[in-house]
Amino acid sequence: MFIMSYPFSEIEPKWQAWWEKQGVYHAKDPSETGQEKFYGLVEFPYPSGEGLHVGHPRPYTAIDILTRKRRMEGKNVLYPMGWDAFGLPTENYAIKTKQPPAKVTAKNITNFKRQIQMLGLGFDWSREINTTDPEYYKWTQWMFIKFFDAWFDEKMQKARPIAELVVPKEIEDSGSGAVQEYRDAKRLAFKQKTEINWCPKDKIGLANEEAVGGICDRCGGPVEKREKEQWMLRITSYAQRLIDELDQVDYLEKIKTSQINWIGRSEGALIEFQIPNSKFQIQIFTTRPDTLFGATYLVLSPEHHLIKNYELRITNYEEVKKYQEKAKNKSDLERQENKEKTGVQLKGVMAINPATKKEIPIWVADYVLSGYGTGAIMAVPAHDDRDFAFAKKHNLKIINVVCPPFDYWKDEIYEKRHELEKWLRGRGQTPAQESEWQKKIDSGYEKYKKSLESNEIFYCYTELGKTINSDFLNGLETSKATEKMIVWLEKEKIGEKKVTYKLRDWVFSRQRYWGEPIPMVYCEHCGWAPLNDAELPLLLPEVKAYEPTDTGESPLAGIKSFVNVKCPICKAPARRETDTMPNWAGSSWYFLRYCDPHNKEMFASNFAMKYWMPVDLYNGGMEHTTLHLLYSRFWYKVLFDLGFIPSSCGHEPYKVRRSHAMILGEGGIKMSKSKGNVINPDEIVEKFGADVLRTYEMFIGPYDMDAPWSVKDVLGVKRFLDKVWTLAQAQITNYELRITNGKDAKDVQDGQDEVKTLSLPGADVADVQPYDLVLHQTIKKVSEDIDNLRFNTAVSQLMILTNELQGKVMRSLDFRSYLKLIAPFAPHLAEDLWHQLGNETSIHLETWPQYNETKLIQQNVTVAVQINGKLRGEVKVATDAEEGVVRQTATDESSVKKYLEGQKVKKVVYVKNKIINFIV
RNA sequence: GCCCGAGUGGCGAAAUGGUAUACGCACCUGACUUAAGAUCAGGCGCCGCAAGGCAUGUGGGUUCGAGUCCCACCUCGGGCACCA
Repeated sequence: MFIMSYPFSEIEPKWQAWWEKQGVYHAKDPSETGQEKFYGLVEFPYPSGEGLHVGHPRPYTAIDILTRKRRMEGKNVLYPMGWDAFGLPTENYAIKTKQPPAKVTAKNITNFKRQIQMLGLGFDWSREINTTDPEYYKWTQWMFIKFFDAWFDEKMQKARPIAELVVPKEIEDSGSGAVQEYRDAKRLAFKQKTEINWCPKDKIGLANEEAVGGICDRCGGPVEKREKEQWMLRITSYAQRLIDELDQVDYLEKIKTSQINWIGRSEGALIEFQIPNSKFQIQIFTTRPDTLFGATYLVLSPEHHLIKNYELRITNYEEVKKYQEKAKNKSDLERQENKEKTGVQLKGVMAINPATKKEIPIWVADYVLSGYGTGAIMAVPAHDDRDFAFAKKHNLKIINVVCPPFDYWKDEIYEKRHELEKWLRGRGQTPAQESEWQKKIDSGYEKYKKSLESNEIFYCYTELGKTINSDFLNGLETSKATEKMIVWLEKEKIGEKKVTYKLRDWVFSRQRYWGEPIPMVYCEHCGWAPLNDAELPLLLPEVKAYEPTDTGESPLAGIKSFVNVKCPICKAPARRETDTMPNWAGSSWYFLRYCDPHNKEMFASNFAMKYWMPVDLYNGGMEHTTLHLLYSRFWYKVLFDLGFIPSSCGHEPYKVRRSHAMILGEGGIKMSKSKGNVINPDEIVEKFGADVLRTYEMFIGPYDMDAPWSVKDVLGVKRFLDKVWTLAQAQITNYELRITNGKDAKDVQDGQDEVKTLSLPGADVADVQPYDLVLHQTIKKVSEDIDNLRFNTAVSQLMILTNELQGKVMRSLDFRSYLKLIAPFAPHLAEDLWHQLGNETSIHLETWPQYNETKLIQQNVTVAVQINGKLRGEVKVATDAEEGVVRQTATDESSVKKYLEGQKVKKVVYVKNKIINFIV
């Protein structure tokens, strides 16, 4: 058969325009429909000057396919798109080309929109949003104020309005200044002088999440530390809920894991070390309180506040101070590259180990981080690699001991002896004989008991033959020992249970122009005051120069008319905040705005949110797992707690989260401008059409795995769609023949089985072969595969069906089903063929085909015949044939016979319709 | 170091514990064509003339039967990393 090339360049623009005119993809207003909803969401792009990358269409098409199917299944689908348009690249480009960022953004959006629209995606453009639109960022600012006006109630584990914060009497008595201070210290948005990650190249403060590894997320350059007053959002208050409430959602397991790891909860204890002749004590945090007996020194971070208190007692204070200076100037990057354990002892001050009651030295070292725990640790060199390295280097005492004051270890060690043996063997050490284990443990235990009496430190594991350090002990289940130790600590009033998190508060101000202005004013009398609602949006003023300043101030600081305002509370002259928000702000709630994008009264109505939220499926990149995804969950929870989101929407914004993978360059290397291997979607669409690009990107490989681009494979997909088109033309011709032959058109459309199958022009009726099995298999497989985001195998199944249909004539109902199956993948092609059939409404609003279970049953099946598990032949038997029948047929099969001759069959394993295995 | 992934033809990749290599690409042979391309028919894991044997990173194990489950290990990719 001659395969024709289908006219994609004609039909694609045609149907795109028609869809838009018909509003085919517009979500229906909840008040106008009783349909169930489906809210599918892809991360809205940052409209860069580079234009669309071939990576973009992969998730867009994938979720497009899924939402198209949902629509055809009768759901009211919301699949929106918008622009996350504040951001640094645009600002930098604007600086370079001396154009206003707003203008650059508008231009970029136009280009992005054109590119996205040419892909034939079923986005509801009537709900398009743009984070830089004042009508949008008005609400971002409004929400910030709500954060400012809220605090986190630890007991209720939720945010509440600041007005409901009960101020303790003694504070109230100390005057309004104290009350204000008390409140400010509790707000969810608060100003704090912090050491921030400062990128000297971009001249901007970065959130921890943006400065991972001491490298600027934007420019890849090194990050410095700077002191700066910054707006912060108290995301740490939500640490526990951000972990716990993951139970309520279906995210890819790796997404959950990395969020949990990022939040970094660890359970342990706070332990107090007394300092002789001092009113202070040093508090440390440890996850291994059971190793307290082995703590032979303390280490403080260089920033630790207590150091100053001992200025007079520390005999080498100058040296300590110098060390502190040096540590401060070290960037995170330097710290990481050089993990040498430097440090200085605080001479003249000692601490008491509360378990052993022995005096131990105190050191300062930068391997202890000020931001985690209490910024001080007890060092147990026998148990911790870092402490061990430090002790070795500085000649500190290493006590090889694990010795909680409980009988616990005896049984524990015996239980773990096999693991211990393996561990020892792995290190080339000979473990004890089985018979010796009990003896050794017993004698160790005796020694341990004696040591308690004599108050000597007990070398517990040494008894087991060899030295064992942290490697093994960390592998032991220590939670029980830890638990018991904490009970003991609390009883002895030495310490208490404590949970800490790695998660830091969110640094929320940027010293940049192209972001949402922070709607706050500083007044001498009132402190930080938010704007009144009526003053929102606070517009970003036009500026002459967008360049950031070296002083670390935003360009806005130079505009007097912007800065000098009246206090919103007391009307006294005041100064406006000149920092702007990070571009994570607008994306933290955009999914809410899509529900009701034109609302002037509220960011979205309760009615709309009740219907649409939560998002049923949210797809986005893995790189946003600990940034956008975490931020927006937090943001949503705050709005929820404060009652701005209906409680029926639930605690989590996204029911399901899935991730796509990257498209790599030809040969498997990452696409990049410098390597010159970037594929431009414009070119592909021009050459092959959007349907080919879409289908190819779905066929390229498993959706969640990186896949290399291949020009040759694109051609293969093009051939496939040409084949579909050619096949369809023949079917349509045949369909018309049927009608002109006097068949009732309605009969034909209903696809009644009695409608006689006609031959293709020129073909013999006898050529017509049944295709029901493959068709229904395909309906089943494609349906399931789309639901499970297994698009590659769905496409391959469509290819199998198309191959099967070559030269065959379909009943018209079946042909319609065939087109519907293809419609989500190649929407233009399917729509055109659909209309060629005489339909006047869109195929994308038709109902999704159902498979018929009975059509999946075959009359005969092939059963594999094995002798001793080796394949020796196959036989055709009736479906569900009895074992005896199959056995006889198999035994008679010539290829099998020779293996069974003269053999006694000991056993037969028969799996219906699959396999029969003779054991001889 | 820790946490994820992934190792199957020449390549992208398929396989509820049941005939490994579906589908696509590349390649080979033939047809049509002056020719090329497109298209069509057929072939295509490796060794072997064949019978047959060997193949899913390596080594063990469970099972009538393992790419799939268990144990140990190797390689590659990604993420995190002095978090006490």
